Amino acid sequence: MELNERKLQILQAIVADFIYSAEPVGSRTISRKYDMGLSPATIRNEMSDLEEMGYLTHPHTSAGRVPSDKAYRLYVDQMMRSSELPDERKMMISRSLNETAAELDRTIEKAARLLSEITNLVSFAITPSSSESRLKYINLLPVDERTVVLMIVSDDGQISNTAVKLGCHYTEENLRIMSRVMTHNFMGKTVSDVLTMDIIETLKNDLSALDRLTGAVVPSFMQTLEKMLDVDLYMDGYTNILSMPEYSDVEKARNFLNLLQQKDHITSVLVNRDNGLIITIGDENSELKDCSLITADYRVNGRLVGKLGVIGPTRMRYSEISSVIKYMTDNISKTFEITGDSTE
Amino acid sequence: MELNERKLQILQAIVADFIYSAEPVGSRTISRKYDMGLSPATIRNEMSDLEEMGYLTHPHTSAGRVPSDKAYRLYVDQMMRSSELPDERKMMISRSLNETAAELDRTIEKAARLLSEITNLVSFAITPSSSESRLKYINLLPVDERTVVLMIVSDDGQISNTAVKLGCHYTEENLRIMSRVMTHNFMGKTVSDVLTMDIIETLKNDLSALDRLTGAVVPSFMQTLEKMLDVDLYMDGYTNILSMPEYSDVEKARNFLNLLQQKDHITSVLVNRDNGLIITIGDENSELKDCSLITADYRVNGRLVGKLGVIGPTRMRYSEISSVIKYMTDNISKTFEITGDSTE
DNA sequence: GTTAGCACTCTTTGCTCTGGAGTGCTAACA
DNA sequence: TGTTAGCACTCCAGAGCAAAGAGTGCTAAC
Repeated sequence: MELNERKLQILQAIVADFIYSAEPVGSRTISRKYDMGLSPATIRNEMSDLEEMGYLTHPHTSAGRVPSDKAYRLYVDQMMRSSELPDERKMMISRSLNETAAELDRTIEKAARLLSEITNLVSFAITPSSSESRLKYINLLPVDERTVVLMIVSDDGQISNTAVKLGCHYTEENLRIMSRVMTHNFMGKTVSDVLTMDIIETLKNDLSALDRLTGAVVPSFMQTLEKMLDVDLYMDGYTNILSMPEYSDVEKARNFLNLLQQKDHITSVLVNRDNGLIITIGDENSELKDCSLITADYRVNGRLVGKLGVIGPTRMRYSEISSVIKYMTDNISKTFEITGDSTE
Repeated sequence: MELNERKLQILQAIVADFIYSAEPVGSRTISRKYDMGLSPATIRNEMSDLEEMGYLTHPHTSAGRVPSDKAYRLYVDQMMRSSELPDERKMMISRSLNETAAELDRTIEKAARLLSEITNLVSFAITPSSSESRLKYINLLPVDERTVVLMIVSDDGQISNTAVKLGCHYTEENLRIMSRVMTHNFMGKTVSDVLTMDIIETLKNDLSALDRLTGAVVPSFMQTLEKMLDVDLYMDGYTNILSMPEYSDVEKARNFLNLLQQKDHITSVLVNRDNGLIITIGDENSELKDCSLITADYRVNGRLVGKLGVIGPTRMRYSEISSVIKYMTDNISKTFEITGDSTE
């Protein structure tokens, strides 16, 4: 059977209607609301065909039709026209995001919040992993008798620090030497490179006199580097799902929320998605079968890539939401593209 | 009317039963389950008295009785016997908390998670404000041409850093001078003290040659100090509320969740609570009238005070939950009481 | 190829009825 | 005088049922 122009039109109308109403769409509704000069009976025939082709389903005999995942896929790929955001919304977004533009983490957090407020969906954002960041300084600073602070500054302006509790005493001179040696050895190398090196071995020659200090600091050093490999996950808008007809059943809502709580899982899903504006629908998500995800990436220093997106029922305003996400990620990329450029 | 021994016994039975069942308790239930040699009729009479005295309420004529806030208060103050945690639970808690004992933030986060898992309630924890911490070092470190890192180390081992984007260039020598001058001027002073000083004025003499750098750094310095005054709030176990009969209505659940999302509000409620193990019930909470809160404080460096607690319906296992919270806060206090003591 | 008409299906809503749980009162009992 | 058995009464929850409404699928006519 062929998917002719008229079938497409009808399918589009059904999808559009269902996205807003969340109710199965009947032939009469389409005939009335979307004036295409066809009687309900004709539309019924077409709907029947569309169902046979797998684009529509039927909750029960006397209910209207509901779009299938396949229908949404078609809608997203061929029928959806990208919607331009109204200027006031653009301005609102830019303003909100630029308020905190100095720090990536806070901007990302803000973006997630804003996104869930605008879309009424659950939003999430991940920060880029710093695996490709290059180390710039390593600094050990005294705190008290037995505690020092290990500070790592990387070339993209990220700073990580950890308190290190030593089992021994130290002198400030020793800290200075060790800072210098470590900086000298690791400067310019990426985080992942350093982690594959035999760090103790590398430092051995220069620091033979400082065995105990080295032994105490290196594990913390490695831990901190490992932490830099991790990505942070922000999520927002959990409560929105309680307003969706799809989750009016508390049991379902709880299951979904519990799934979303598994941050490690969500993170890995996000990290493994392709870059660009990506829309995955229903079954296309290995888990989360009843959901759609829209994500887009943003760039930091033209290199590191984080992601921003939403998750919600397959019944989703794909076009509008894509535009919002795209606008936000572009905005963030612009702000953080080149370090030090966006002086206030 | 007098609240005699028998009335107390009956009330205790009703409270205990309702805490577990969440169903209004009838006279027959009490007579059967809590063998006190009284017929349902007698118990009915006593219940009627208790209702008149304000300890019980009556959803409708033919329903059982439900304890009032006043009853819970009495229960907590006089009838509840403090429950000792089983050893395995104690061990589990200690082990979990000590895994990450190096850093306060992560321990607190872990504690909140653990608490919500154990109690099936919404848990929260706030970190202490650093207002009384004394500054130890102030350090400016170069990142790139126009960016430096401002790092503040305080005597309790906390480290705060901020990236500062300068409008001008700098030399490393200038950074060193400025670090030294700032450290010299502010070392040993508390965060709140420094914030009340006229910082520019204080630095003017020593840094007259570095006007532009000072102008760029001081605002960031103040911002960072202000951030140190803030307390962090962790919450966990949101989804638990969807399992409570009190919130089986999605509408109610949503309202409650929305309330909990207002982190500023929750934070201020927590900060303003007294120290020690505090239980507030229903009406005693200005907002959150249908809820009870249990909180306890923990100490860091014998001085700074953070809090850990739960929020849930007034129907709550007060005794057991208090014990868990108490045990956790004691554990945290012990770990962080004296800096540098808990060497691994 | 399109459409009007109609029988049929299924859900939703409102209504009534019934059983069960529980109270409150009264009168009898110890 | 306190306790208890008995009973009428209340209210809710659930079952069953009818009617209304929305929608389909089929057929026959246009």
